[in-house]
Amino acid sequence: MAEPNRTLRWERRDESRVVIPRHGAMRVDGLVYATESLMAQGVDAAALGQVVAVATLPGIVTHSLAMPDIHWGYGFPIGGVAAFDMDEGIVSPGGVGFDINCGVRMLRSNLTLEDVSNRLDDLLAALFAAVPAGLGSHQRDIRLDRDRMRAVAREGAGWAVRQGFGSPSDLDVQEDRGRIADADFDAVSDKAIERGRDQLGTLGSGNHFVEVGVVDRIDEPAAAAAFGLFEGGIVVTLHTGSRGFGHQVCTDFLPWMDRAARQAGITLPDRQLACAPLRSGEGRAYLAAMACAANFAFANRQVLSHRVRQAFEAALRESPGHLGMAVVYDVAHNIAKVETHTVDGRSRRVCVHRKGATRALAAGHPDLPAPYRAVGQPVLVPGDMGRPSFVLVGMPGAARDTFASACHGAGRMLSRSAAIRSARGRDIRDELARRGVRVRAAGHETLAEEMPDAYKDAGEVVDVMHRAGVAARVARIRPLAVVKG
DNA sequence: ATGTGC
Repeated sequence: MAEPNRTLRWERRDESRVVIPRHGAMRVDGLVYATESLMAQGVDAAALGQVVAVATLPGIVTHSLAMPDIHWGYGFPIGGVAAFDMDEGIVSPGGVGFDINCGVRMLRSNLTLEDVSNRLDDLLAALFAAVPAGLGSHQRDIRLDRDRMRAVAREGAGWAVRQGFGSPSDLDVQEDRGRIADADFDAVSDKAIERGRDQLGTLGSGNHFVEVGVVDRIDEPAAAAAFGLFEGGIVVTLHTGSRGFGHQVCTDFLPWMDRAARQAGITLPDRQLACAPLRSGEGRAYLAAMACAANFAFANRQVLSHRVRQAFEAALRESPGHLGMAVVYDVAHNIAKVETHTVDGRSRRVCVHRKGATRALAAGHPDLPAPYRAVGQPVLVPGDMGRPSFVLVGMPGAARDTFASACHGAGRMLSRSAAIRSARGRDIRDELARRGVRVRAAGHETLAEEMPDAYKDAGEVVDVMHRAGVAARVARIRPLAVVKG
Protein backbone atom coordinates (compact mmCIF):
# COMPACT_ATOMS: atom_id res chain seq x y z
CA MET A 1 0.00 0.00 0.00
CA ALA A 2 1.31 3.43 -0.85
CA GLU A 3 2.12 5.30 2.35
CA PRO A 4 1.57 9.05 2.56
CA ASN A 5 4.99 10.59 2.26
CA ARG A 6 6.20 12.39 5.38
CA THR A 7 9.87 11.51 5.38
CA LEU A 8 10.99 13.78 2.56
CA ARG A 9 10.63 17.54 2.54
CA TRP A 10 8.74 18.98 -0.39
CA GLU A 11 6.92 22.23 -1.09
CA ARG A 12 3.82 22.76 -3.16
CA ARG A 13 4.55 25.05 -6.11
CA ASP A 14 1.02 25.22 -7.51
CA GLU A 15 -2.12 23.09 -7.60
CA SER A 16 -0.47 20.53 -9.92
CA ARG A 17 3.16 20.40 -8.79
CA VAL A 18 5.45 19.95 -5.83
CA VAL A 19 9.14 20.76 -5.62
CA ILE A 20 11.70 18.71 -3.72
CA PRO A 21 14.35 21.36 -2.99
CA ARG A 22 17.88 20.46 -3.89
CA HIS A 23 19.78 19.02 -0.93
CA GLY A 24 22.71 16.72 -0.29
CA ALA A 25 24.19 15.43 -3.54
CA MET A 26 21.24 16.60 -5.66
CA ARG A 27 22.38 18.73 -8.61
CA VAL A 28 18.87 20.03 -9.40
CA ASP A 29 15.47 20.21 -7.70
CA GLY A 30 12.92 17.45 -8.02
CA LEU A 31 9.64 18.48 -9.68
CA VAL A 32 6.67 16.15 -9.29
CA TYR A 33 3.34 16.66 -11.06
CA ALA A 34 0.77 15.71 -8.45
CA THR A 35 -2.25 17.26 -6.75
CA GLU A 36 -2.71 17.30 -2.97
CA SER A 37 -4.97 14.31 -3.30
CA LEU A 38 -2.35 12.28 -5.22
CA MET A 39 0.41 13.28 -2.78
CA ALA A 40 -1.79 12.08 0.09
CA GLN A 41 -2.35 8.70 -1.48
CA GLY A 42 -0.84 7.41 -4.71
CA VAL A 43 2.69 8.87 -4.56
CA ASP A 44 4.83 6.79 -2.23
CA ALA A 45 7.99 7.82 -0.40
CA ALA A 46 10.15 5.25 -2.18
CA ALA A 47 9.31 6.71 -5.58
CA LEU A 48 10.01 10.28 -4.35
CA GLY A 49 13.34 9.00 -3.04
CA GLN A 50 14.09 7.83 -6.57
CA VAL A 51 13.32 11.33 -7.92
CA VAL A 52 15.94 12.62 -5.44
CA ALA A 53 18.46 9.93 -6.43
CA VAL A 54 18.11 10.71 -10.15
CA ALA A 55 18.74 14.40 -9.35
CA THR A 56 22.28 13.46 -8.25
CA LEU A 57 23.30 12.08 -11.65
CA PRO A 58 25.94 14.01 -13.66
CA GLY A 59 24.74 16.46 -16.28
CA ILE A 60 21.06 16.42 -15.34
CA VAL A 61 19.34 19.49 -16.80
CA THR A 62 16.76 21.70 -15.01
CA HIS A 63 14.90 19.14 -12.83
CA SER A 64 14.47 15.50 -11.95
CA LEU A 65 10.86 15.24 -13.12
CA ALA A 66 8.00 12.89 -12.35
CA MET A 67 4.56 12.64 -13.86
CA PRO A 68 1.41 12.01 -11.74
CA ASP A 69 1.45 8.27 -12.51
CA ILE A 70 4.81 8.00 -10.68
CA HIS A 71 5.53 4.78 -8.80
CA TRP A 72 8.57 2.84 -7.67
CA GLY A 73 10.70 1.23 -10.40
CA TYR A 74 14.15 -0.20 -11.05
CA GLY A 75 16.51 2.71 -10.24
CA PHE A 76 14.53 5.53 -11.83
CA PRO A 77 10.86 5.90 -10.86
CA ILE A 78 8.26 4.83 -13.39
CA GLY A 79 6.67 8.07 -14.54
CA GLY A 80 10.11 9.69 -14.36
CA VAL A 81 11.58 12.09 -16.93
CA ALA A 82 15.21 13.22 -16.85
CA ALA A 83 17.25 15.05 -19.48
CA PHE A 84 21.06 15.03 -19.54
CA ASP A 85 23.60 17.34 -21.13
CA MET A 86 25.34 15.73 -24.12
CA ASP A 87 28.83 16.62 -22.84
CA GLU A 88 28.53 16.27 -19.08
CA GLY A 89 25.62 13.85 -18.88
CA ILE A 90 24.96 10.14 -18.73
CA VAL A 91 22.64 7.51 -20.15
CA SER A 92 21.19 4.85 -17.86
CA PRO A 93 19.33 1.61 -18.68
CA GLY A 94 17.40 2.10 -15.42
CA GLY A 95 16.05 5.36 -16.88
CA VAL A 96 14.55 3.45 -19.79
CA GLY A 97 13.36 0.26 -18.13
CA PHE A 98 13.68 -3.42 -18.88
CA ASP A 99 10.95 -3.30 -21.51
CA ILE A 100 12.68 -1.00 -23.99
CA ASN A 101 10.09 0.91 -26.06
CA CYS A 102 7.19 -0.47 -24.18
CA GLY A 103 4.51 1.64 -25.78
CA VAL A 104 0.94 2.16 -26.87
CA ARG A 105 -0.73 2.20 -30.24
CA MET A 106 -4.33 3.12 -30.96
CA LEU A 107 -6.36 2.15 -34.00
CA ARG A 108 -9.64 3.93 -34.75
CA SER A 109 -12.45 2.46 -36.86
CA ASN A 110 -15.65 3.38 -38.68
CA LEU A 111 -17.55 1.06 -36.33
CA THR A 112 -19.94 2.31 -33.69
CA LEU A 113 -20.98 0.73 -30.42
CA GLU A 114 -24.24 -0.42 -32.04
CA ASP A 115 -22.26 -2.25 -34.76
CA VAL A 116 -20.35 -4.39 -32.25
CA SER A 117 -22.41 -4.52 -29.05
CA ASN A 118 -23.79 -8.00 -29.77
CA ARG A 119 -20.59 -9.23 -31.43
CA LEU A 120 -18.18 -8.58 -28.60
CA ASP A 121 -17.78 -12.24 -27.62
CA ASP A 122 -16.90 -13.13 -31.21
CA LEU A 123 -14.48 -10.21 -31.42
CA LEU A 124 -12.77 -11.12 -28.17
CA ALA A 125 -12.43 -14.76 -29.22
CA ALA A 126 -10.99 -13.73 -32.59
CA LEU A 127 -8.50 -11.35 -30.97
CA PHE A 128 -7.46 -13.93 -28.37
CA ALA A 129 -6.86 -16.47 -31.15
CA ALA A 130 -4.96 -13.98 -33.34
CA VAL A 131 -2.62 -12.51 -30.74
CA PRO A 132 -0.12 -14.79 -28.97
CA ALA A 133 -0.32 -13.70 -25.33
CA GLY A 134 1.29 -14.58 -22.01
CA LEU A 135 4.72 -15.11 -20.56
CA GLY A 136 7.00 -16.66 -23.17
CA SER A 137 4.39 -16.18 -25.90
CA HIS A 138 5.83 -16.82 -29.34
CA GLN A 139 4.89 -17.01 -33.00
CA ARG A 140 4.50 -20.25 -34.92
CA ASP A 141 4.56 -18.58 -38.33
CA ILE A 142 7.20 -15.87 -37.86
CA ARG A 143 10.65 -17.09 -36.93
CA LEU A 144 13.37 -14.67 -37.99
CA ASP A 145 16.92 -15.62 -38.92
CA ARG A 146 19.81 -13.37 -37.92
CA ASP A 147 19.66 -11.27 -41.10
CA ARG A 148 15.95 -10.64 -40.70
CA MET A 149 16.44 -9.73 -37.03
CA ARG A 150 19.08 -7.24 -38.17
CA ALA A 151 16.62 -5.74 -40.66
CA VAL A 152 13.90 -5.45 -37.99
CA ALA A 153 16.37 -3.85 -35.57
CA ARG A 154 17.46 -1.30 -38.15
CA GLU A 155 14.15 -0.55 -39.83
CA GLY A 156 11.50 -0.93 -37.14
CA ALA A 157 7.84 -0.70 -38.14
CA GLY A 158 8.82 -0.04 -41.77
CA TRP A 159 10.23 -3.56 -42.02
CA ALA A 160 6.90 -5.02 -40.94
CA VAL A 161 5.02 -2.84 -43.45
CA ARG A 162 7.32 -4.00 -46.26
CA GLN A 163 6.53 -7.60 -45.29
CA GLY A 164 2.83 -6.88 -45.79
CA PHE A 165 1.84 -6.17 -42.17
CA GLY A 166 -0.24 -3.04 -42.61
CA SER A 167 0.15 -0.14 -45.02
CA PRO A 168 2.83 2.52 -45.57
CA SER A 169 0.47 5.22 -44.29
CA ASP A 170 0.59 3.52 -40.87
CA LEU A 171 4.15 4.85 -40.54
CA ASP A 172 3.08 8.49 -40.84
CA VAL A 173 1.38 8.40 -37.44
CA GLN A 174 4.06 6.85 -35.23
CA GLU A 175 6.64 8.47 -33.00
CA ASP A 176 9.74 8.81 -35.21
CA ARG A 177 7.80 6.96 -37.95
CA GLY A 178 8.37 3.73 -36.01
CA ARG A 179 12.13 3.82 -36.37
CA ILE A 180 14.83 5.14 -34.03
CA ALA A 181 18.04 6.19 -35.80
CA ASP A 182 21.55 4.95 -35.02
CA ALA A 183 20.58 1.34 -34.30
CA ASP A 184 23.72 -0.83 -34.38
CA PHE A 185 22.91 -4.53 -34.47
CA ASP A 186 26.52 -5.38 -33.58
CA ALA A 187 25.85 -3.88 -30.13
CA VAL A 188 23.21 -6.58 -29.45
CA SER A 189 24.15 -9.95 -27.91
CA ASP A 190 23.48 -13.31 -29.56
CA LYS A 191 21.37 -14.20 -26.56
CA ALA A 192 19.05 -11.22 -27.11
CA ILE A 193 18.72 -12.09 -30.79
CA GLU A 194 17.89 -15.69 -29.93
CA ARG A 195 15.19 -14.62 -27.46
CA GLY A 196 13.60 -12.25 -29.97
CA ARG A 197 13.53 -14.54 -33.01
CA ASP A 198 10.02 -15.92 -32.49
CA GLN A 199 8.54 -13.04 -30.49
CA LEU A 200 7.68 -10.54 -33.22
CA GLY A 201 3.90 -10.01 -33.20
CA THR A 202 3.37 -11.21 -29.61
CA LEU A 203 1.82 -9.50 -26.63
CA GLY A 204 3.70 -10.76 -23.56
CA SER A 205 2.25 -10.60 -20.06
CA GLY A 206 1.73 -8.31 -17.08
CA ASN A 207 0.16 -4.99 -17.98
CA HIS A 208 0.33 -5.64 -21.73
CA PHE A 209 -3.02 -5.90 -23.48
CA VAL A 210 -5.21 -5.49 -26.54
CA GLU A 211 -8.37 -3.59 -25.68
CA VAL A 212 -11.53 -2.82 -27.63
CA GLY A 213 -13.16 0.36 -26.36
CA VAL A 214 -15.73 2.97 -27.23
CA VAL A 215 -15.20 6.72 -27.27
CA ASP A 216 -17.68 7.89 -24.64
CA ARG A 217 -16.73 11.55 -24.30
CA ILE A 218 -15.10 14.15 -26.52
CA ASP A 219 -13.44 17.07 -24.73
CA GLU A 220 -11.65 18.73 -27.63
CA PRO A 221 -13.62 18.37 -30.88
CA ALA A 222 -11.01 19.78 -33.27
CA ALA A 223 -8.23 17.48 -32.05
CA ALA A 224 -10.59 14.49 -31.86
CA ALA A 225 -11.65 15.06 -35.46
CA ALA A 226 -8.03 15.31 -36.57
CA PHE A 227 -7.30 12.00 -34.80
CA GLY A 228 -10.36 10.30 -36.41
CA LEU A 229 -12.18 9.94 -33.08
CA PHE A 230 -15.95 10.44 -32.65
CA GLU A 231 -18.37 9.77 -29.82
CA GLY A 232 -19.66 6.21 -29.97
CA GLY A 233 -16.76 5.14 -32.20
CA ILE A 234 -14.92 1.85 -31.61
CA VAL A 235 -11.16 1.99 -31.06
CA VAL A 236 -8.51 -0.63 -30.32
CA THR A 237 -5.56 0.02 -28.02
CA LEU A 238 -2.39 -2.14 -28.00
CA HIS A 239 0.13 -2.04 -25.17
CA THR A 240 3.33 -4.05 -25.57
CA GLY A 241 7.06 -3.63 -26.07
CA SER A 242 10.24 -5.39 -27.13
CA ARG A 243 9.59 -8.66 -25.26
CA GLY A 244 12.55 -10.89 -24.41
CA PHE A 245 14.74 -9.08 -26.96
CA GLY A 246 14.69 -5.72 -25.16
CA HIS A 247 14.75 -7.38 -21.76
CA GLN A 248 17.98 -9.16 -22.68
CA VAL A 249 19.53 -5.95 -24.07
CA CYS A 250 18.87 -4.24 -20.73
CA THR A 251 20.13 -7.23 -18.74
CA ASP A 252 23.32 -7.43 -20.81
CA PHE A 253 24.19 -3.78 -20.33
CA LEU A 254 23.58 -3.41 -16.58
CA PRO A 255 26.94 -4.88 -15.45
CA TRP A 256 28.81 -2.97 -18.18
CA MET A 257 27.17 0.29 -17.14
CA ASP A 258 27.94 -0.46 -13.51
CA ARG A 259 31.62 -0.76 -14.38
CA ALA A 260 31.52 2.28 -16.68
CA ALA A 261 30.05 4.41 -13.89
CA ARG A 262 32.84 3.37 -11.55
CA GLN A 263 35.50 4.04 -14.20
CA ALA A 264 34.05 7.50 -14.79
CA GLY A 265 34.18 8.19 -11.04
CA ILE A 266 30.41 8.63 -10.76
CA THR A 267 29.06 8.20 -7.23
CA LEU A 268 25.73 6.38 -7.36
CA PRO A 269 23.28 6.61 -4.44
CA ASP A 270 21.74 3.40 -5.77
CA ARG A 271 23.44 0.67 -7.79
CA GLN A 272 20.31 0.43 -9.96
CA LEU A 273 21.17 3.88 -11.37
CA ALA A 274 24.13 2.30 -13.20
CA CYS A 275 24.99 4.59 -16.10
CA ALA A 276 27.72 5.65 -18.49
CA PRO A 277 28.76 9.06 -19.78
CA LEU A 278 26.98 9.85 -23.06
CA ARG A 279 30.39 10.45 -24.60
CA SER A 280 31.77 7.03 -23.53
CA GLY A 281 31.92 3.85 -25.61
CA GLU A 282 29.54 2.12 -23.21
CA GLY A 283 27.06 5.00 -23.38
CA ARG A 284 27.04 5.01 -27.17
CA ALA A 285 26.84 1.22 -27.34
CA TYR A 286 23.86 1.19 -25.00
CA LEU A 287 22.00 3.78 -27.09
CA ALA A 288 22.81 1.79 -30.26
CA ALA A 289 21.53 -1.48 -28.76
CA MET A 290 18.55 0.27 -27.15
CA ALA A 291 17.60 1.62 -30.60
CA CYS A 292 17.58 -1.96 -31.96
CA ALA A 293 15.20 -3.05 -29.20
CA ALA A 294 13.06 0.06 -29.69
CA ASN A 295 12.77 -0.73 -33.39
CA PHE A 296 11.85 -4.34 -32.61
CA ALA A 297 9.04 -3.01 -30.40
CA PHE A 298 7.73 -0.68 -33.13
CA ALA A 299 7.75 -3.65 -35.54
CA ASN A 300 6.04 -5.79 -32.90
CA ARG A 301 3.15 -3.33 -32.57
CA GLN A 302 2.97 -3.05 -36.37
CA VAL A 303 2.60 -6.84 -36.80
CA LEU A 304 0.07 -6.94 -33.96
CA SER A 305 -1.96 -4.17 -35.61
CA HIS A 306 -2.22 -6.30 -38.73
CA ARG A 307 -3.40 -9.28 -36.65
CA VAL A 308 -5.98 -7.08 -34.93
CA ARG A 309 -7.34 -5.82 -38.25
CA GLN A 310 -7.56 -9.40 -39.56
CA ALA A 311 -9.34 -10.53 -36.39
CA PHE A 312 -11.90 -7.71 -36.69
CA GLU A 313 -12.52 -8.51 -40.36
CA ALA A 314 -12.92 -12.23 -39.63
CA ALA A 315 -15.21 -11.76 -36.63
CA LEU A 316 -17.42 -9.17 -38.35
CA ARG A 317 -17.22 -10.86 -41.80
CA GLU A 318 -15.95 -7.71 -43.44
CA SER A 319 -13.64 -7.52 -46.44
CA PRO A 320 -10.10 -6.22 -45.83
CA GLY A 321 -9.81 -2.49 -45.35
CA HIS A 322 -13.54 -1.77 -45.00
CA LEU A 323 -13.53 -1.03 -41.29
CA GLY A 324 -11.39 2.12 -41.54
CA MET A 325 -8.96 0.83 -38.92
CA ALA A 326 -6.35 3.56 -39.30
CA VAL A 327 -3.59 4.11 -36.76
CA VAL A 328 -4.30 7.12 -34.54
CA TYR A 329 -0.75 7.15 -33.17
CA ASP A 330 2.00 4.96 -31.72
CA VAL A 331 4.02 6.20 -28.74
CA ALA A 332 7.10 4.87 -26.95
CA HIS A 333 6.92 5.32 -23.18
CA ASN A 334 10.18 3.58 -22.15
CA ILE A 335 13.02 5.18 -24.06
CA ALA A 336 16.01 7.54 -24.04
CA LYS A 337 16.41 9.88 -27.01
CA VAL A 338 18.68 12.71 -28.04
CA GLU A 339 16.37 15.66 -28.70
CA THR A 340 16.50 19.43 -29.04
CA HIS A 341 14.75 21.44 -26.31
CA THR A 342 14.67 25.07 -25.29
CA VAL A 343 16.34 25.38 -21.88
CA ASP A 344 16.52 28.82 -20.25
CA GLY A 345 15.76 30.43 -23.61
CA ARG A 346 18.52 28.53 -25.39
CA SER A 347 18.19 25.59 -27.81
CA ARG A 348 20.05 22.58 -26.44
CA ARG A 349 20.65 18.94 -27.40
CA VAL A 350 19.88 16.67 -24.45
CA CYS A 351 19.34 12.96 -23.87
CA VAL A 352 15.78 12.67 -22.53
CA HIS A 353 15.00 9.54 -20.52
CA ARG A 354 11.28 8.78 -20.47
CA LYS A 355 10.52 5.83 -18.23
CA GLY A 356 6.80 5.36 -18.11
CA ALA A 357 6.35 8.76 -19.72
CA THR A 358 5.03 9.72 -23.14
CA ARG A 359 6.44 12.29 -25.54
CA ALA A 360 3.94 15.11 -25.92
CA LEU A 361 4.67 17.49 -28.80
CA ALA A 362 2.61 20.67 -28.93
CA ALA A 363 0.94 22.05 -32.07
CA GLY A 364 3.33 23.40 -34.65
CA HIS A 365 6.23 21.06 -33.90
CA PRO A 366 8.01 20.14 -37.16
CA ASP A 367 8.16 16.43 -36.23
CA LEU A 368 4.37 16.14 -36.24
CA PRO A 369 2.65 14.55 -39.26
CA ALA A 370 0.81 17.11 -41.40
CA PRO A 371 -2.73 16.17 -40.27
CA TYR A 372 -1.75 16.72 -36.61
CA ARG A 373 0.48 19.77 -37.09
CA ALA A 374 -2.26 22.24 -36.17
CA VAL A 375 -3.46 20.37 -33.05
CA GLY A 376 -0.45 18.57 -31.53
CA GLN A 377 0.65 15.00 -30.86
CA PRO A 378 -1.79 12.40 -29.54
CA VAL A 379 -0.77 11.26 -26.03
CA LEU A 380 -2.21 7.78 -25.41
CA VAL A 381 -2.96 7.09 -21.73
CA PRO A 382 -4.45 3.68 -20.96
CA GLY A 383 -6.43 3.29 -17.76
CA ASP A 384 -6.70 0.03 -15.88
CA MET A 385 -8.79 -2.91 -17.16
CA GLY A 386 -12.04 -1.64 -15.68
CA ARG A 387 -11.82 2.13 -16.02
CA PRO A 388 -11.52 4.53 -18.97
CA SER A 389 -8.46 5.35 -21.04
CA PHE A 390 -7.70 8.79 -22.40
CA VAL A 391 -6.37 10.45 -25.50
CA LEU A 392 -4.67 13.74 -24.69
CA VAL A 393 -2.82 16.19 -26.91
CA GLY A 394 0.58 17.77 -26.24
CA MET A 395 0.46 21.39 -25.02
CA PRO A 396 2.99 24.24 -24.79
CA GLY A 397 3.46 23.60 -21.04
CA ALA A 398 5.17 20.31 -21.95
CA ALA A 399 7.63 22.06 -24.27
CA ARG A 400 8.31 24.64 -21.56
CA ASP A 401 8.57 22.45 -18.44
CA THR A 402 8.80 18.69 -19.10
CA PHE A 403 11.03 18.21 -22.14
CA ALA A 404 7.82 17.57 -24.10
CA SER A 405 6.67 14.71 -21.88
CA ALA A 406 3.44 13.65 -20.19
CA CYS A 407 2.07 10.71 -18.21
CA HIS A 408 1.78 7.22 -19.70
CA GLY A 409 -1.00 5.52 -17.75
CA ALA A 410 -2.81 5.20 -14.47
CA GLY A 411 0.26 4.23 -12.46
CA ARG A 412 0.42 1.20 -10.23
CA MET A 413 -0.64 1.71 -6.60
CA LEU A 414 -0.36 -1.86 -5.27
CA SER A 415 2.64 -4.09 -5.93
CA ARG A 416 1.89 -7.21 -7.93
CA SER A 417 2.11 -9.36 -4.81
CA ALA A 418 -0.11 -7.00 -2.80
CA ALA A 419 -2.66 -7.06 -5.62
CA ILE A 420 -2.67 -10.87 -5.68
CA ARG A 421 -3.19 -10.88 -1.89
CA SER A 422 -6.03 -8.39 -2.12
CA ALA A 423 -7.72 -10.37 -4.92
CA ARG A 424 -7.80 -13.59 -2.88
CA GLY A 425 -11.34 -14.94 -2.61
CA ARG A 426 -12.62 -12.52 -5.25
CA ASP A 427 -13.70 -13.16 -8.82
CA ILE A 428 -12.02 -10.34 -10.74
CA ARG A 429 -13.40 -11.53 -14.07
CA ASP A 430 -16.92 -11.30 -12.68
CA GLU A 431 -16.25 -7.88 -11.11
CA LEU A 432 -15.12 -6.63 -14.52
CA ALA A 433 -18.11 -8.22 -16.25
CA ARG A 434 -20.40 -6.27 -13.89
CA ARG A 435 -18.69 -3.10 -15.12
CA GLY A 436 -19.41 -4.17 -18.70
CA VAL A 437 -15.86 -5.34 -19.51
CA ARG A 438 -15.22 -8.78 -21.00
CA VAL A 439 -11.73 -10.11 -20.47
CA ARG A 440 -9.64 -13.09 -21.55
CA ALA A 441 -6.23 -13.62 -20.00
CA ALA A 442 -3.48 -16.09 -20.91
CA GLY A 443 -1.96 -16.21 -17.42
CA HIS A 444 -3.69 -17.35 -14.22
CA GLU A 445 -2.51 -14.58 -11.92
CA THR A 446 -2.61 -11.76 -14.43
CA LEU A 447 -6.17 -10.68 -13.65
CA ALA A 448 -5.36 -10.41 -9.94
CA GLU A 449 -2.11 -8.48 -10.55
CA GLU A 450 -3.86 -6.16 -12.95
CA MET A 451 -7.18 -5.60 -11.21
CA PRO A 452 -8.45 -2.00 -11.18
CA ASP A 453 -7.80 -1.56 -7.44
CA ALA A 454 -4.08 -2.05 -8.12
CA TYR A 455 -4.00 1.22 -10.06
CA LYS A 456 -4.59 4.90 -9.51
CA ASP A 457 -7.53 6.46 -11.31
CA ALA A 458 -6.22 7.42 -14.76
CA GLY A 459 -8.85 10.17 -14.83
CA GLU A 460 -7.23 11.83 -11.83
CA VAL A 461 -3.79 11.44 -13.42
CA VAL A 462 -4.76 13.03 -16.73
CA ASP A 463 -6.53 15.88 -14.91
CA VAL A 464 -3.16 16.92 -13.49
CA MET A 465 -1.62 17.00 -16.98
CA HIS A 466 -4.60 18.97 -18.29
CA ARG A 467 -4.62 21.56 -15.51
CA ALA A 468 -0.84 21.98 -15.66
CA GLY A 469 -1.05 22.76 -19.39
CA VAL A 470 1.16 19.78 -20.28
CA ALA A 471 -1.38 17.71 -22.24
CA ALA A 472 -5.07 18.51 -22.76
CA ARG A 473 -7.95 16.04 -22.61
CA VAL A 474 -9.25 15.13 -26.08
CA ALA A 475 -11.30 11.95 -25.65
CA ARG A 476 -12.29 9.39 -23.02
CA ILE A 477 -12.57 5.72 -23.94
CA ARG A 478 -14.62 3.15 -22.02
CA PRO A 479 -13.28 -0.43 -22.13
CA LEU A 480 -15.50 -3.16 -23.63
CA ALA A 481 -13.30 -6.22 -24.21
CA VAL A 482 -9.71 -6.93 -23.21
CA VAL A 483 -7.09 -9.55 -24.13
CA LYS A 484 -4.44 -9.82 -21.39
CA GLY A 485 -1.15 -11.71 -21.32
C1' DA B 1 8.69 -5.95 -17.76
C1' DT B 2 11.09 -10.99 -18.05
C1' DG B 3 12.38 -18.59 -21.02
C1' DT B 4 9.98 -14.37 -12.97
C1' DG B 5 14.99 -16.01 -8.62
C1' DC B 6 22.29 -15.53 -6.23
